[in-house]
Amino acid sequence: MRPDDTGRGRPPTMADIAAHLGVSRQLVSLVLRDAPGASDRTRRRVRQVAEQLGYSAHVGARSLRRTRSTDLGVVFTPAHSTEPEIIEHIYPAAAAHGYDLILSAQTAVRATGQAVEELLGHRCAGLIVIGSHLDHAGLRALSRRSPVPVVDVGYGRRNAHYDVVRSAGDVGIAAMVGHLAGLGHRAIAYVDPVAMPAAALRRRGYDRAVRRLGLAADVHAVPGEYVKGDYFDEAGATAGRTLLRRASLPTAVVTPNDHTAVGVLQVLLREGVRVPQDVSVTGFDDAPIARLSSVDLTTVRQDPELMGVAAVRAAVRRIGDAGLAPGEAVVPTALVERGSTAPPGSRRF
Amino acid sequence: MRPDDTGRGRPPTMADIAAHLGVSRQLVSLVLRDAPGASDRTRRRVRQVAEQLGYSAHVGARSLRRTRSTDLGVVFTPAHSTEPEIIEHIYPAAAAHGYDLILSAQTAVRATGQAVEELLGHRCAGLIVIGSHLDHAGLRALSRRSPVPVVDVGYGRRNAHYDVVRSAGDVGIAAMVGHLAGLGHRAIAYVDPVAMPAAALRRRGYDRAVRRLGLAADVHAVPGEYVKGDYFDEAGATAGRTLLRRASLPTAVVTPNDHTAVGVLQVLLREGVRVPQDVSVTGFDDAPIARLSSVDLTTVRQDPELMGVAAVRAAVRRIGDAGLAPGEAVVPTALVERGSTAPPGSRRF
DNA sequence: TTGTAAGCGTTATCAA
DNA sequence: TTGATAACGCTTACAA
Repeated sequence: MRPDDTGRGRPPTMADIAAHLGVSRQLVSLVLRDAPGASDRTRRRVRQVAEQLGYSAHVGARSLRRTRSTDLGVVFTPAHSTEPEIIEHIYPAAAAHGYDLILSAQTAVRATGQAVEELLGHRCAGLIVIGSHLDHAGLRALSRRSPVPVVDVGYGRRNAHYDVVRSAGDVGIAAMVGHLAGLGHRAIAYVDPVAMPAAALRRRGYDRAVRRLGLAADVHAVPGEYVKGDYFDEAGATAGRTLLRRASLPTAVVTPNDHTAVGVLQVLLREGVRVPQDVSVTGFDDAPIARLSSVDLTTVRQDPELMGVAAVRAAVRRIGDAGLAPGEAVVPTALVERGSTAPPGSRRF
Repeated sequence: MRPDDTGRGRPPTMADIAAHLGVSRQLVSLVLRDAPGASDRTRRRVRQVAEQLGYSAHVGARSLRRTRSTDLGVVFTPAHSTEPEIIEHIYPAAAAHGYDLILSAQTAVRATGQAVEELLGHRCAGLIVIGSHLDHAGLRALSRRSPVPVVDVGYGRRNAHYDVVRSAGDVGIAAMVGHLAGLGHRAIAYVDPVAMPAAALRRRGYDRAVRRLGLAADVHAVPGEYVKGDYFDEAGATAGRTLLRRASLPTAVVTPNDHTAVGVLQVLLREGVRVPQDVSVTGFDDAPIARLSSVDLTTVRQDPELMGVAAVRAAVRRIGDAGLAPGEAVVPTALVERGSTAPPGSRRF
């Protein structure tokens, strides 16, 4: 026996459990994967010894031998605020279909392709790519290269190569404009950080709502570079300053992004404009910052749970039948009313 | 041939590559893991065919056969703002030591233990647990159960069971108080969300600095529940309202958390107090929110890169020699001066 | 420089 | 209900 016997020695295997009980390895395997063909007494004894020895299945060996993989690969960007929330909710969704998750991060120095490559090494049954840095051509190439179905969670459109899951950004923004109109607002400005991937869709929602309600469109398009989200609140701040230079303020400002809304909010607050008493401000995403009681932003919630569920469902569907054409899942959004909106000219004490 | 031959059929193996070239599997293996013992010509040909066939190594098979694992398991909480940043930087740190990463998330419905269990199934060589929900007893139990070294990244103290990586919160806060004193501040209040895991350490830094500088301590201890970070900005808002009720405001407010600082900030701004002209406010973490140009918070940066590097270093060290005692790495912090601090009574432009 | 043989821990197939 | 045998794709040790 070694002196440094601090739990070193190789981990217990099914063979060890079998030896302890004087049964065959195969029987142990049956029991541990809940397959039929073992007596209740045997099951109990096997489980007990497994527990006692601290048995942990070797996933490598399992994936080597198994016919069909039970792993879903997930690519995500840790730095983004909404993606980690999808990750949280994707675990139970996958478990409900009998799948485990293998996570792989894409970062500034680690491309989507690299993350995918690693996941394919694990021989997952399907790939869920959240907030990819790739455009459609890139995703198409990735899907071609991948031997398993690919699901893109983000801003893509229905196509023949990979599944798409996105939220109904246009409908969400339109609902927000409707909400403000319902409060009595008529002068509703819109801040458009045009560099944002989802911007076009959301802008369309504003345009549509404004037309339907017979309001005058008042769009502040702010160009910029889409680099790691550092820019959106800057866009809001810029638009806010532009608004402040005008003779009169709108009574409401709609933005397609919580950070943009916070940019507007802070600029207004610093100039003594009260929110929501003087101006209502709205965001999109329901990012953590929107929930800060001090920010308390009325926003549109992209339900991360529904996104996760839809992504898993799409993957599982095509894993089950590779012949199916990729689909498109549009996840409904929900209006979250908080303290940054009120009827125009209202003074909440 | 099947009609649905859309890249289905099993992925290519080393045997396929070998067959294509008329060499042995083992030679292919040599080449693909950069081991000595193959001619340059062979290497080129093997690599070319591998590329052409779209070969991807089966990590399960590899981990099954290999003597020593080259994987590091990482547990993290997606919902936290700082942890994903560590994840970003831990990839290159691990790669520098020749390790791959396997990520596993802990969430509200997925305990630390479950995440760890999954990682052990992958037979990683070491475990890095970031922001664990467990207390010391829990981590000790986890370390005992784990056959591989465990590194806790968070707020733990040096102990005999697992490595600890934490940032120098006390020094960071003391430096911040020193910075404010250097600007001329004498009335420096401190907001203490006592439910925060790292609170005690940071509070100690404030106490020490105040004593050394001969200032009067002005601590606002805000109790609360530590549930998923939803509370810290509330603590700031509460403390801010308390301050506003007093006859006179301090000229600076130090907090041990960016969200707490934002809570203070928003309450002050809404009451017409200018930051930093009337009151300076500081945070801790350099969370994304602190960098928003509209928040522009002077804060203490917990370097996520250094944390990641220290964690990997600790793991690799004990993987190399299991007999070594676990250590403690205290990562230095850096003061990040932004727009929320200025000399007292200053009016910027 | 290349090939041979064995085996990692599991699951699948078949026979008892 | 249980057991024997083979095989998954790879690495290791050793022989040619």
